[in-house]
Order: sequence, then structure tokens, then C-alpha cells
Amino acid sequence: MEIASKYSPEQIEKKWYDYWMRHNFFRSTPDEREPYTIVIPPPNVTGVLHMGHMLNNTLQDVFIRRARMTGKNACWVPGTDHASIATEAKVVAKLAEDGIKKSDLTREQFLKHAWDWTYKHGGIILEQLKKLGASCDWERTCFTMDEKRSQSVLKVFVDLYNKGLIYRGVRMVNWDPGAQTAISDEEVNYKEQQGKLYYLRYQLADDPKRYAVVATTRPETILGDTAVCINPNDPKNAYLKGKKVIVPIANKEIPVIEDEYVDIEFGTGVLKVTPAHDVNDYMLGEKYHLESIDIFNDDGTLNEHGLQYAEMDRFEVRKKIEKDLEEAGLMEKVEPYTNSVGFSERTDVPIEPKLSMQWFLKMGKISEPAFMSVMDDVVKLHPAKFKNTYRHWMESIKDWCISRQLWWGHRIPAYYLPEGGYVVAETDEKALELARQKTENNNLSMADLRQDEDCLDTWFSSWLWPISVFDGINEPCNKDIAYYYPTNDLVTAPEILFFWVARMIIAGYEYRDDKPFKNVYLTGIVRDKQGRKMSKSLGNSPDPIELMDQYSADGVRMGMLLCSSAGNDILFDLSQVELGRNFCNKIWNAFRLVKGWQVDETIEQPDSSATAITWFSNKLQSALAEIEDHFEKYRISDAMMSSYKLMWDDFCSWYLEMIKPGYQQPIDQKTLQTTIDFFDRLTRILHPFMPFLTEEIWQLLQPRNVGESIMISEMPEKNSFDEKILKAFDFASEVIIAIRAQRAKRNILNKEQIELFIKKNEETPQTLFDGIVAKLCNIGNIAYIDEKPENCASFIVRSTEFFIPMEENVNKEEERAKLQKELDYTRGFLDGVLKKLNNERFVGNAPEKVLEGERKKKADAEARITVIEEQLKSL
RNA sequence: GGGAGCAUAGCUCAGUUGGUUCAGAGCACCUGCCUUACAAGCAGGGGGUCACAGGUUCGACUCCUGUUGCUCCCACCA
Repeated sequence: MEIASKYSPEQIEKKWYDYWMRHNFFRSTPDEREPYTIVIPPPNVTGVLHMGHMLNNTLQDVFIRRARMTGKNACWVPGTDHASIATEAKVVAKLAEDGIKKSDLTREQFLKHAWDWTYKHGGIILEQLKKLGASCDWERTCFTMDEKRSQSVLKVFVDLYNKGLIYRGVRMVNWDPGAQTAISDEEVNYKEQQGKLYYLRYQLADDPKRYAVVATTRPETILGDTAVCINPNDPKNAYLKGKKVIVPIANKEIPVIEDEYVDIEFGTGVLKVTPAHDVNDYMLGEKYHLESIDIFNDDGTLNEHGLQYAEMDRFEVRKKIEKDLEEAGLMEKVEPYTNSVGFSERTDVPIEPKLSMQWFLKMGKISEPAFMSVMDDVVKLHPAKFKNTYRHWMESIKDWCISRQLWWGHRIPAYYLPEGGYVVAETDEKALELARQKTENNNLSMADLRQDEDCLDTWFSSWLWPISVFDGINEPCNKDIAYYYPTNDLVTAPEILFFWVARMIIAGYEYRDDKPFKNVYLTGIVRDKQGRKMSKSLGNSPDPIELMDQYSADGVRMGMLLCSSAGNDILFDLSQVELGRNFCNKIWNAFRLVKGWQVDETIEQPDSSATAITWFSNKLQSALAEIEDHFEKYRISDAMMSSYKLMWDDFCSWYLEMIKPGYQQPIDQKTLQTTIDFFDRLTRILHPFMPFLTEEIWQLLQPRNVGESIMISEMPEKNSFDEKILKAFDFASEVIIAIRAQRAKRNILNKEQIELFIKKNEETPQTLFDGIVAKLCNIGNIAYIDEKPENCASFIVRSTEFFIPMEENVNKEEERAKLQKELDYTRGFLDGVLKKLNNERFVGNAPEKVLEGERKKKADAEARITVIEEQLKSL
């Protein structure tokens, strides 16, 4: 069989993914096995794959594939999120390109466009996940706005409303004038802005010659002022106490109030109070029963309270009003000023604090079990440091504003009655029924009811995700939810710990009386080399699809995993992905080597091969134990690294070299079969990390039946191993490395055969792996001697002397200098050890194990010194 | 302003209960090899006062305190 020397993934990846799909290997249905469940953090339905998804989904696939290979019934549920704000923003932008304004469309027309968009772009991201190798049960794909999920959302809303947990209220919300919706605090990004601080004169009502000077960054809001406020302890403004002042331009009298909230040192110590447009002012307004005057339209232009500025944009007004105030002599001064301004995460438009009627969910009581379960490790966070963050948030949890002024989403199932009041119901019919009861008017028809225009926050559907994907809200007793819930691991980014993870836990306890998952693995944020978050807008993110085309899906998976310790941000570096690709190629070539060997059934197994097999099978077991330990502790990159070293260093660099027959020589049957068996196990160990390459090799390694696959094979089981053999080999490997170094130093080519003399002493290990040393170093004869031979290159491993006879004379001066240096170092080392051992407090306090170690160090060093001294003497 | 975290080789990062599995990996670098599986490779090598200053301890990369620098979260800046 001719096998290419470079691994080419293109066809191979596609071939095996199709094969897995065709044989339904990803499918999971309840059975008698233990379930292992992951629900995908649903990506935005119209989104495209970015590096964060790559990391996240690689990890999930590693977990799910490993679970599948360890006898669990593994179920990974995929799906997408309707992402109301993000998607609506995209649709609006697309319509704008076509010259259509959202405001010219009816709700129905707009939704038609939104659905068209969703059908067209929706699910692209899921197709991209397939390229990565994601082994999701695609038959279970859900969408947060599909029928069952929508029903679940409405059902939960009605239920919470009936429990008295949902209420309507006027609140100061973050208004996004771009998207014309309220957004949550979490969706506001504060940015430093170079602005101005304006000092305005508010004349006293009873004495126009005197005035209060107010410092503000937002002069356009003066038209909404309903008071100015001073600190009662501020002597310099005491003259304002009990006075009334006149708002410039508006020419309106407002009172001077006093509150300690005002910082005496800031500006002039006089604060203008605009309850409708500032959170703190709103609180002052509540406290002193001030009127709220909202001067803005929803799009950020001024309304009729804006007087002559009505219909102008807020920022235009700021400029204009600055000029007008100056002309009127009411501007004291203007200073440059840096302050932080909130921007909408979605539209990047400065947000406007605005009073508006919103729906809220009371979070206090409902969140208690979720709080406790994380504190008590019923739900474990990995890494655990996020427990603190979680506690901090849960302790100060605020009511959740769940309404959004959008059309794309689940419409709030509240219906307003003609003569005031409203009813809440899952369907129009039920609403009408309730409305008739409430109004005692049986003639009421649907046309008389007006459904709330708002949509629910996206997270109000995704917080039900681990339940709703198994339809556990609509059918709380169905087989799937009973079997798969609670799920096992959730893999997500720490930035949505509160938006999503905390709320899922809350919903889990409220609707299943149980946690939604046992472990939460929080990945880092993928950043570029400058430490910036990778994002489309910055254009600093490589295209994952291109990356996979270039480096193979397996290579990219490896690259992501190697730098992804839990919870730490990862600085993405192409060299990691290169490493992944190189590793694929390494395995591929190891496979080529093994596959290329001819068997001769008549030859006996060489002793060196038998020894190599004994060593490697022990090494394999110790690595398996290590890998399993890493997995248990969610140290995935460590598990990856251990597997990588087992394959590359132990198997390829050591084992294969040990058993490799000479050029064009055949191999014995026994060794070949065992090697293939090792290789088989190695591919299985590596399969969760790099599914495609391992499947390809596994299939070619031995004859397989149709319908067999590595992904449904069993993970090699860990067994006990002999530590002594591994230790003995460590010594042998040191000897081999030392001989290679001698060859390199003395320019003895590898093909030139040499001899080796060993002067054993009581410190020399019993097993020396002579056959292997001879083979790997091309040694014709190994002999044990008592006397130092003439004209030899010599070296010392631990405290055993080795000699290689040389044809040319050895430079004695050089040898002496080298040995002297070695001697000095070892003596220094011994001094350090002796100091410790002569320290009574050390001997008295240190545990026996440590003492033993120190004594061993002492003995070793002494033996070594003796040997070096002897050598020096003989020179 | 409140909270959390980080600082280890040129770069990206591991380092689990304080003690030879402890100073490590990969990349980069240097030297020598196109040795018939692999140059996406092989062999060898250099490189770190573990941010700084104290303290606890027989012993500190590891624990404590402080300093400096950076990051994130929350609140918020008229």
C-alpha cells in the first residue's frame, strides 16, 4: 500500500463525518445505560462560528466522545438561540440596505422578513460545527423560538405571573435609541469619552442678579430639570437654601432641595435634578416627590418638552444649546472633561436612561436554592474561583427586567382590556376567557383585547434550555426529561455566568426542583496576541473555517485545547495550531512506518523487542492513570498534553525505535501484532481530542467490519503498572542520551558502530536494558569491566561509569577540566545536603520521607564524587 | 468606589498537600544531521534571583503582609 508522507485531512474528515452520520452514532435515546448529557450553549441562530465557539465546542465534543467510549449513553443536544436584539438588529440593517425602514412595516411584515432571514442564515453555524467534528444528536436540534420552546416560554411566564413573581412597573431603564429598546445593565458598555463640563447659570427667582452655578455634562437635559440640589452642609451654597431658581431657556421656576448625596467638592456643589434622565436624579425625585419630565422621543430626538429644539437629535441640541446659553450670558464656563458614557453593546449608540413601563421578575426568593446549590458544590464551578463571583452577584441580585421593545422574540402574553387592566394567558382563547370573566362581559371579543407589544428578553427562553430541549416544561413527566435531566457538564464562557448559567440554575430548581447540570466548565475568553478579545468588529479573529481547511479540524482542536486551562483567558497563537497539525502528521507517519513492515513468521521475537513491549505496556498504563486523573479534575489541556507525550515521546521516539527492524528487514509476528494493538489503544485514547485522524488510522490498522467505528469502541481501561520497570527505563534512557551526546560531541556518526564498557557498582540498577541501549545507540558489544580501560571517552550517569573506546587519542586536558567542573558542582551540592542533614531542627521536623530523600541524595553525591575523583586520578 | 484574579524562559502557558516527578512544556533561538516513517522531522544545546520587599518555617515558586504593574467583574462619576 502506498501511503502519502503527509497527512491530508480534506477527504478524510468529510468521509468519516458522513460515515458517523449515516450510522447514527450521534443519536441517543433513553436506555438502561447511565446517561451523560450536555446541552450546547445555543449560538445565535444567524451567527457564524468564531474562535470562542471553537474552543467551547471542542471541549464539549471531547467530553461527549470520552463519555461515549466509557460506556455512557452520551447525548449532546444542539440548537440555536433566536438572540432577539442581535438578530433584529441584523434584519433592520438588511432592510435598511434595501431601502426599507422598520417603522414602515407592520409587526407581521417585519416578522416575515425576520423569519426569511432566519431560514436563510439560520443553522449555518450548526453546519460549521459539523466540520469541527461535533458529535451532536442532530435529530434533537432545537431553536429557542420553535413551537415547543415558545410554548414553554409562555407557559413559564404565565405560571410565574400567577405565582405573583412577575409584575409591571415604571423603572429607569437603559434605553437604546438605535434599536429603540430597553436593554439590561449587562448589555451596556461604559467607555471613556472626551467631553465637556458645562457650568450653567440658574438665576434666582427672587433676585435675577444672583444665580446658582450648576455643572453638567448634558446641558440638553435642562429642559427636564425639576429641581437643583445642594448639600445641606455646604457653606458656599448656603445662600440657595429655600430659594427657587429659573431653568435657563425653559424659564421655569424650580425649587432648591437639599440632600447629602451631593458631593460638595464636585463642580460647584450644585446638582441639577432631572428625574426622567438620570438614575440618581430619579432616586432623588422619588425621595422628594419631584415631577419627571421626559424630554426625549424613543429615537433620541427631543419631544414637545424640548420646546424650540423639538425633533432635533440630542447631540445636535447639546451643541445648539451651548451656543444659545452663551448668547444669553448664562454660560459661566466650559471645561474639557473625561467621563464614561454607557453604550449599547448591540448598536454601539450611547444609551439614554429613560423611565418606562417594563415587566419584571422578582428574583429574591426564587434565586435562593440556586444560590445555595453553588455554595454547597451541588453545582460545581470549574475553576472554583468563580464561586466568589457568583456569590457576589447572587447576594445583590436585582429584579430582572424581562421585557424588550422588540418584535423578534416571544411576545409577552399579556392582553389589555378595553376599560383598563389586563389578563395574562398562554393563548388568545384563554386570554379571552379570562377577560370575559374579569370584565363580566361575555360579549367581549378578541378584537377588544390588545396584546402587549413587547417581547421577552432572550435569556427568558434560554434560561429554560436544559429543561425545554427535552420538552420538560410542557410534558414534565416525559421519558426524555426523566432520563437526561439533570445534565452532566455545561461548557460556557464566564461572561455569561449571570445572564445564563445562574438563571438556568434558578429555573432548574423552580421547574424541576433539581439542578440543571452537575458541573460548569468555564472556558477563558479567546484573545489575540495583544490581549484583545477576538471579535468581528476588530477583525482580529481568524476565520475558523479557513483555519480548519489549512490545519485540519483535528489540528485546530489540538491547538485550542493545549492552551485552554479552565477559566484562564487564552491568547490565541497560530503556533499552537501548527503544533496540532504537526502532531497529526507525526501520528500519520508512525502509522506509515508500522503499516510498511513485512512480517516474517519464522523469525523469533528479539529480546530487545520483548523488553520494549514490557516497558511500553507499563508506560501506557501509567499514562492512562494520569490522563484519567486530569479528566476527573477538569484539567483538559493537561490530559491532552499527557496523551500527546505518550504518543510522540514514548511511543514514537522510544518504543518504535526500540522495535524497529533494520532497513528492509522483516519484523516478527508477535512484535508487530502487539505494536498494532498498542497503536489501536493509542488512537482510542486520542480519539476524543482528534476524532478524524484517529478514526482513519484505527480503520486501517486492523480489518474492521462495516458499521464499526472508533467512536463507539471502548476507551482502554486503566490497570496497575510496575513502577520499578519505569524507573529502570529512566536510567537506561539517561544512558542512551549520554551516549548520543558523546557521539555528537566527538563526531561519531550514528552508522559507525561503537563498543561500550560499563563499570558497575552497587548504585547501578539491576536492569539496564542492555539490548535496547545497544540497539538505539548502534553498539556492537556491551561489556562489564572492573578497571578503567585505556584511551576511552568516558561519562558518568548518576554514579556509574561508562567508557567508549576511541581510535584517536582523547584530549586529557579537556577531560580533566570537564571532570573538575563536575566535581566542584557535585561537592557544592553535597554541602547543601549535608547542611540540611546536620541541622537538628530539620532532622527533627521534616517527615521521614523527606529525610530519606536527603540521605539518598547524600549517598548518591558521595558515590559520584568518589567516581569522579578516581577518574581524575587515572588521567 | 466595592470585589476577584494574575505576575514563572524571548513568546504562550503548566507547576495539584510547602520538601528531587521542581524550576517544566510548546513555540522561538543556537549546533549538527535530507540517518529509507516523519525537515510539519531527528539528535544535541543555551536560556529563569519564579514581579519587588518583608514575614512565618528546619525548609517558600508554593503560606501571610505590604509595594508595584496588569486584567476582569460589579457599582458609578452631575
